[in-house]
Amino acid sequence: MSDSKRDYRDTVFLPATAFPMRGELPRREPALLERWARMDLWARLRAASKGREKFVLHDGPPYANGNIHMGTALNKVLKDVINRAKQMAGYDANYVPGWDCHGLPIEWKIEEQYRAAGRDKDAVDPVAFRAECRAYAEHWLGVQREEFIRLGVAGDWWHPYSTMDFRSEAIIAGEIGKFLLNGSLYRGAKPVLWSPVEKTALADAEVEYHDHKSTTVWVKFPIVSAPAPDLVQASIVIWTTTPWTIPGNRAVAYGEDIDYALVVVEGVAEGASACIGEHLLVALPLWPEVEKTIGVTQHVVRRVLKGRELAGTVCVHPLKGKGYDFDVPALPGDFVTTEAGTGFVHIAPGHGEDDWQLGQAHGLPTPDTVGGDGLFLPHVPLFAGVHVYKAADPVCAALAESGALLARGTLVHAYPHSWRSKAPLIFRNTPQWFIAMDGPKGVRTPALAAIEATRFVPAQGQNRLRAMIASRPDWCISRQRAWGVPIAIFVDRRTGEPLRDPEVMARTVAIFETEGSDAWWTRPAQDFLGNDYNAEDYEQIRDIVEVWFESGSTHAFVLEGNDALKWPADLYLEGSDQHRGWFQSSLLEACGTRGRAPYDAILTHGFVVDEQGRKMSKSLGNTVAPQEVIAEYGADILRLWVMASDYTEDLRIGKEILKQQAELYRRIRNTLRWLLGALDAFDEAERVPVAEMPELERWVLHRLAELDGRVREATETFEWTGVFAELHGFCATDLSAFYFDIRKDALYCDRADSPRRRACRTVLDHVFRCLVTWLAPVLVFTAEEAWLARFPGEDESVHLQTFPAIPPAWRDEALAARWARIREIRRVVTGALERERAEGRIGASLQAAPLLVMPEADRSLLDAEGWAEICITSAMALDPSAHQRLEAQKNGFSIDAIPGVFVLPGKAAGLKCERCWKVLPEVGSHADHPGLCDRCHDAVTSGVLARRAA
RNA sequence: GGGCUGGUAGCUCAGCUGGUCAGAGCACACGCUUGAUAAGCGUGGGGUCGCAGGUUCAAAUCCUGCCCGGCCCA
Repeated sequence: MSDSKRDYRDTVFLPATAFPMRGELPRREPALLERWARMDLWARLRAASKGREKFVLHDGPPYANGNIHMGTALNKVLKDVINRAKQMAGYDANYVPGWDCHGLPIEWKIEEQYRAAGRDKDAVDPVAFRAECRAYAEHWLGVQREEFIRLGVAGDWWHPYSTMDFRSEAIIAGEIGKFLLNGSLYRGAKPVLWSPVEKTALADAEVEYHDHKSTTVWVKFPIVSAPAPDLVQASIVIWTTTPWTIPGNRAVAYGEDIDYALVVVEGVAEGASACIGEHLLVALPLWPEVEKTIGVTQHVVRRVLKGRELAGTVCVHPLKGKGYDFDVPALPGDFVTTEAGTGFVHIAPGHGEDDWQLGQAHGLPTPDTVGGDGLFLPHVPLFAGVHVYKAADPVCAALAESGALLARGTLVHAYPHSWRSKAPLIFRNTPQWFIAMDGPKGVRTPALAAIEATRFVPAQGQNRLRAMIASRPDWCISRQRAWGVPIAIFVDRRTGEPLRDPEVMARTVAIFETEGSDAWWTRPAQDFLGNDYNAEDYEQIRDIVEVWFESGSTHAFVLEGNDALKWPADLYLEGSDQHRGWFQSSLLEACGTRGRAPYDAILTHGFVVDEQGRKMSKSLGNTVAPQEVIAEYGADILRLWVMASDYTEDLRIGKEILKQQAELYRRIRNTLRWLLGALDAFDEAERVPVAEMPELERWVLHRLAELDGRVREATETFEWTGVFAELHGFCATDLSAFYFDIRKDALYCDRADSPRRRACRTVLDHVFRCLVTWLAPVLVFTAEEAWLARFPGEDESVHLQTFPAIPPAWRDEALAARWARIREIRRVVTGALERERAEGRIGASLQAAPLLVMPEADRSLLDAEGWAEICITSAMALDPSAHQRLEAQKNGFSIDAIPGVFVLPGKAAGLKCERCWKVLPEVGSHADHPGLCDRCHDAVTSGVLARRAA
């Protein structure tokens, strides 16, 4: 008999699918991209969602310069997932991507090309220069577009916005006009961070901090009048790291609560500049350090006084008698500390933010001492024509000659540098255009109110933005460059007042709209001024607007008045650095012109760091490029990485992490593959009503209902952290290791018309539809591949689906609790089987038929057949005799954490059914099929066998 | 230096209104299966919850300081 065994393999319903186990994503993804382009999926999506409630995520424009990096990829993937989820949740989620095209970095690139070619940039016509910048931006816009598309990001890629579109330029100029007309734009002079190399003011975002070696000086300011007589013969000692600002000095600052020592010098080291008998004023806690530095060997502290006792004190400039013959008042400054230096800060109102504000508060002049090229201006005594970077020696020499220099040294410290030229920056007093934060038209108050009305995800972002807006100075929007939108206004030469005429503004905007802002350079001024003004009476402003103002205006030229979108946006979504950048500039721009934020909610994500949590940098060599990840693993893996991370914090990436994502992906892919195989040739007629399903099936439906709630909640709140982990856990733990494993027997071996098998297939159909649509926003390629494997067709796409509507009745908490307990008990059984296996008594679990002893309360959970089914054993014995119970409690297998459950091993009685491999007593009882059990005999002889049984 | 923020198994994350809270998945090891097979199932090892103090009967969970990292600012 054994040699004539029949092979029943072809009578079993084995999974059948063309969906391959291996993704080969780098090869397959491009084919799907082609398919979507061919069927114009984007247009179909827009058509399909016409009339639905709109969801608008307004794209923060990346800078059109260079290939995308991981941070850009992360940002776009997150946006895409959120948009797609909203779309599939039933919204009309139109996404119009954009680019930031003006600005210094591009201008700098073109200048580099000029330098390389030996051409002088200043000799080139600005319009020709701008044309080259435009072409450069155009190129990178195209490159990045392809890279974003390759990432699987869905959007209106062929109708994007850019800040250099003529219409954008026109509206940006018009937005500046709004500030001009409402009176909040003013021309002022204040110190701004200035690059003597690029000869321009820089925005905060254009500044990098690097170590810089500075000359430090300790300088005496002799007191000439003071409230206390003993101070008059003393000198205030200041310390500064920027000796070149001494010519700009107009005050010294003290801290009101700081203790200052009035010191009499009684002994000095050789070569020290301090003189025996002289009186110095230094912060008490800093004196020991200062004493050493300036070479004082013996001293007496005459007395200690609080800073506020210095009120009214007046010094002279240390270079008095050499052209610096003015009083230098001592003023209180809350920025003065005793952390370093002398406890006194020298104040040059033209060379620092604190300095300038203190000067404003006390009516000090703000001298212009340094030109745009970094040279002292001709009127500056002693130093005219000297470059500030080379001023340390002459300044020190002059101070020493005056006897004011107590010591000099060097200090390496973080110092602002230009992000392009890497050259150190200076604070320089320059005329600039500002938007007022305070005053009648100030933007601070409405901006703070708008922050309160905005939802922040995560919530901490609100504090951060609020603190920044509350403390920021007026917004300097002017730049002395060429590649940008001009601040298209005129200033009356006689009065110095800017011309505020809505008609001139409107004319300018109209011209820009048709010709671009090049017109500001190509057309005569009279064309903008019209007939009411004479161009000769007006100065045409040649500054351009800083790029943050441009991107801060995107809401005006992208959202406003656009029927396909809406104003304000539902969401702005950027990295957390944009609290200082786009979130802020957009807020200020919109609050100044429209009185509210251009967004209802802000989502911030963290930064991409390496596997050790360090920032990525080329010098560290720890960068991971999205292009590399796509080439090696595919875009879906990259997208998976984003969604498996907690993106509200920094995201780590590296070799090992990517490998892990690939593993997670594999599990999901195989789950889909098995589903497809199990659903092969699924027929609607197979469906079974929920009420007729076994509890196991209803438990799966309950899980679907739970997950559906999770996905929909994340769709609304944008809080996706953990959702993917749950979906993966569902695939791995609930489906693969539990439900699938148990139901393989029924699926493979039951008659096609068995209620159990039909119920299973009904549920698998739901699982497939849910899982594939839930995964579709993240695994855009794989979900599509799986969908098409089941529903092929030219017009088919998972991305045209919505999340399945889950009947509320699927939720059954009581049943879920019961099944949680069942799985707990099952763990005891699998543990017992493992011990049997280890000792060689069984291999497959179907060889076992253990005895299960449970607490009374658990006996109604399942019957013996049910327990055997879910434990995948051939049989299970319940209802033990008293003797057996005792034996189980004594020698049976148990788990401490699951008290009262004992499993006594036992081998299944009978022979192994050749078809279903269960070991059953009846095997051998059917003469026509002696190798089969009753169930398989029925299946084989019923005529409703697997389609494969020919 | 300041503001915001984080540091739980090799990795990704739960737990953090203080008391079965030391967990999950992945990786790893071992075993099983060979009808999801370059797959699947089971079992197991692994963490002084950044460090040090403090509050409390009790702290990963609250407070303070320190160390390390990130963003922004100086």
